Amino acid sequence: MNLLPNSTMSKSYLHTEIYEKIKQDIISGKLREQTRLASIRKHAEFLAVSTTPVEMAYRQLIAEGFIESRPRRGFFVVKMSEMYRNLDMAQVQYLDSSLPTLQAQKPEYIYDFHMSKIDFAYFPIQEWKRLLNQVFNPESVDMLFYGDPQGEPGLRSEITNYLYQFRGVNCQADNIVIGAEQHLLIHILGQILKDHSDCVAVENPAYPLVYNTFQTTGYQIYPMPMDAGGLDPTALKASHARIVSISPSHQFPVGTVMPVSRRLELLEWAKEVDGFIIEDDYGGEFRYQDKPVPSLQGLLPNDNVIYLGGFSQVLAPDICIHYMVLPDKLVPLYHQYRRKVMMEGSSSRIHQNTLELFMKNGSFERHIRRMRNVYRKKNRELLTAIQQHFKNKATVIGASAGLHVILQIHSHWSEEDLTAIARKEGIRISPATGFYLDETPGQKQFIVGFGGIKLNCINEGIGLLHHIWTPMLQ
Amino acid sequence: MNLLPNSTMSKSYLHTEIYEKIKQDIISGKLREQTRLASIRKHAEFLAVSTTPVEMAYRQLIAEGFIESRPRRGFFVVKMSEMYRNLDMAQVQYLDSSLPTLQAQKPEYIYDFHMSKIDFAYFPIQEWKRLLNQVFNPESVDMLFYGDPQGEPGLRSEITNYLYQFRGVNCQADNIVIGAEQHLLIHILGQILKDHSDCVAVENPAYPLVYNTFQTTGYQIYPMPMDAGGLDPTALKASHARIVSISPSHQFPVGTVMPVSRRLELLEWAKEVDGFIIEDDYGGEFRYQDKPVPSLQGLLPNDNVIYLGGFSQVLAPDICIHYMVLPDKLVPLYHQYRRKVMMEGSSSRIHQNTLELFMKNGSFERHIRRMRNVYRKKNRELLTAIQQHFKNKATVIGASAGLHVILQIHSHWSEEDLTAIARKEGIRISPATGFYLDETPGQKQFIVGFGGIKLNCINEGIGLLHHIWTPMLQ
DNA sequence: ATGGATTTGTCCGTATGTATG
DNA sequence: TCATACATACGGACAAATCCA
Repeated sequence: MNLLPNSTMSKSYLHTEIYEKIKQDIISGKLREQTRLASIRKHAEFLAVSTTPVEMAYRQLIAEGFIESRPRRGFFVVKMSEMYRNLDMAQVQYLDSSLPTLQAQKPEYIYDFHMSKIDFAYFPIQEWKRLLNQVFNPESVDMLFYGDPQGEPGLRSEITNYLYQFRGVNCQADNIVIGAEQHLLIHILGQILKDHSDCVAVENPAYPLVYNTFQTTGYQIYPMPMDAGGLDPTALKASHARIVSISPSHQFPVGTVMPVSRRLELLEWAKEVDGFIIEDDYGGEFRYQDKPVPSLQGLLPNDNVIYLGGFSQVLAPDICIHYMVLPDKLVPLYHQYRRKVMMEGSSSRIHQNTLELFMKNGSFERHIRRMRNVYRKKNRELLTAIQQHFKNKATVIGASAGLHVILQIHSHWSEEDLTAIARKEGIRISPATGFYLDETPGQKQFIVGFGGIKLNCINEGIGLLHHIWTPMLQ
Repeated sequence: MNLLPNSTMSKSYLHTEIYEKIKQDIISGKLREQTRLASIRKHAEFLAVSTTPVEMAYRQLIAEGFIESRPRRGFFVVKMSEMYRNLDMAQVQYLDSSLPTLQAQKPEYIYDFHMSKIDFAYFPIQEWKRLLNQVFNPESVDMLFYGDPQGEPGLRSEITNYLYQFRGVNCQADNIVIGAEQHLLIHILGQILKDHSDCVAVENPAYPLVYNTFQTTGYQIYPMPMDAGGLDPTALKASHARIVSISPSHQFPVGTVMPVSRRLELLEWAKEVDGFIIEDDYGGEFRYQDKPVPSLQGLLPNDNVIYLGGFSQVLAPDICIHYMVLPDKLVPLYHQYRRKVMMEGSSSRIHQNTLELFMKNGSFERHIRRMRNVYRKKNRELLTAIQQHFKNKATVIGASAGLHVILQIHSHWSEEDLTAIARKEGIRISPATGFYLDETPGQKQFIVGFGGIKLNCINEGIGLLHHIWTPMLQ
């Protein structure tokens, strides 16, 4: 990189270049943790530019959690352990769907701990619009026509890179299928796996999308018991199922992170029975404590994993872009089915191409890092608040990743009643037992999301919740 | 050269003059390399003109490699050594930007009679972008979140009005379900009709989307014979099916328009057997000869018709908005299924809301009327051309509506061969017999679309087609 | 130890290229 | 063509933190 003033740099911005350089130095280890960066003035003088771009670069690095500012003392590279501290975003998109429209029903919660809410305050809307305008102009009207039903090749290629770098997934662009809705993708999956098996083993509890879609497609569903490591392989082997659906990076709703040993065991199983593991990795980007666990898909050279991902949590639901990564042997089956039912693309090419640019120019990566920090703070605030108010009258489960935790209490009151009482005071939380396929746990469990609520409302909300629940706690 | 504002320069453009002046100064050495030019505003003020011509002049100089832009810092004269290299670069860049996006350019076909192509020359892209910007701004970030899974209420309401006014469909906004893909909607339909019947009667030939989707969902498919009025009700009654799928306004691919008497007969049948008619009305907007026939759905007060429509043909495929109109008694079943599989909205709210405004302010109606005229001209041109060239050696079927006709000829050659021969000469048409479910008709049939091809290419293309086919015609 | 000088993060006003309408 | 909005870049002001005689 050349930052001398008389160098030719007609394309990129100064602050972006400075940011990139420092980021690389941190990642590569050239800048060790706790190292103090050159001061803004010094750095600016060295580069012979003004202080502003340097300052902007530093701020971006702070937002993404690479460095921290100690006022009047300097900027310091943060500890690696902190850098990866992020809850992985839970894949929960559970909308309160018992109501006809989410829109119309606005009971206006004051403290909204809804689990699928995310924080749009930091969405780079200007950048997005800029790219959108770049993509969509009078010269590109042809983009209004049908595109590749599998998804725009350029975007699939970007997703490939991203998955490799961030989730350790190994695939080619041809393995990726893009769709506007998770249900649609699972439905396709159900169709192309029909000849392989007629039953699916699932985690219990679990998010109903996958198992209900398979069930309505004609599959039998086998609920599997779970332990601290996630789904129990022994039970799986005994079931004689050949397809299993899991969410190893942050199990819904419990938040279990499946250890690597168990992942390997499952991969071994899949190979033995020639089965398939459906790895639902929605939100695997967000972890708060340690480094993200590599995905099953990329753990071993393997042809038995179907990886599911999407941009709802990590960017915005409205762009309607989800994807699945099919092993090579399933790709022809997909095309066969796609042709048979005359499938068109379901995700708008305008959004797809905008997202491609967004990923290509680094904005996406920056956004993820920034959001990871934002959510980490909220996560910490929530845990502190629960500890402070509930003390030993509550247990928290699954707090190391995702955008929600499980709050577990003892009470004779039903989860529904407790939820209703909270709602009356303007607090939104959700009961968790609805996600169990059969028997429910002894304690009362609630899903407390922290993605959408403002940081400074968290403590207040939890305090109020504890206050109104006090008579009902044991 | 005089650049004073009062000077008379009737011929040349301002920006050209400014450009020439600076270019001369650079070439003559008056402006040394690395010199910073006056900023756009300063220069404009000095010349007492607006900033735009100065900006254009600077851009031209950049394109030709005389100067470079350092963002937010100024424009600088490039080094002479680089100037010649840049000249080449500029050339390349110019070529690049003159290409109308990478995607579309497939110069394979000179005369593209593809059936699903539509004419984007008249798409009101500026108006659309205006509305898009109105809809999508920093204040509306919340629109990036999940919306109503059934579709935005505002848009559903607009569609209701439109359907009533243009297609004679009677419904409420609550009856409309919006989805990103036809296959998805039919799939949902298949799921919620499961308890009603396990077989579907379909037209033969037909577009495979509906029947193959039903078939993979587990339904049996009954192909029904057709006559000049469309699907034969006698055969339908004999089949004991209770669900039938038809496209009465412009049957695919034959183009039959079902007369009102037959429609009434079918409605009668549906009532008797408590069955359902799936009315696929794609392309019903475009009729060229007489008034549009009212849809079955609105013909009689009836609770047995499911209406299918979308905006792919009439506006643009890429907005990914299709819809179905469910009778009241099916609406609860839809919600039940939607909740069970945790369905989210699949069409982008940004597009939905933009479309809503587009319909609300009358642009949509104007666009339809305009396109109807455009396609009518092309339709007439195509018929004239076929008559002129093929004379009595070809028959045309289904020419009164839609965006394609069936060209029917006698030949010993296969449809595939004839299609291939046409392709070699740069003509794209499609064989029609692939759409028959069993036996094929005696004559060779081809689908000739006229939506995408330029008006003045039609006669030429048909002439060429006739010319190359002459030896094979009987 | 101390007070002044220096360094530093932070904030702000202005200028500029770019995009939009 | 003009006017406007916006993010960036420049350079300076200020107070807190640090350093040094």
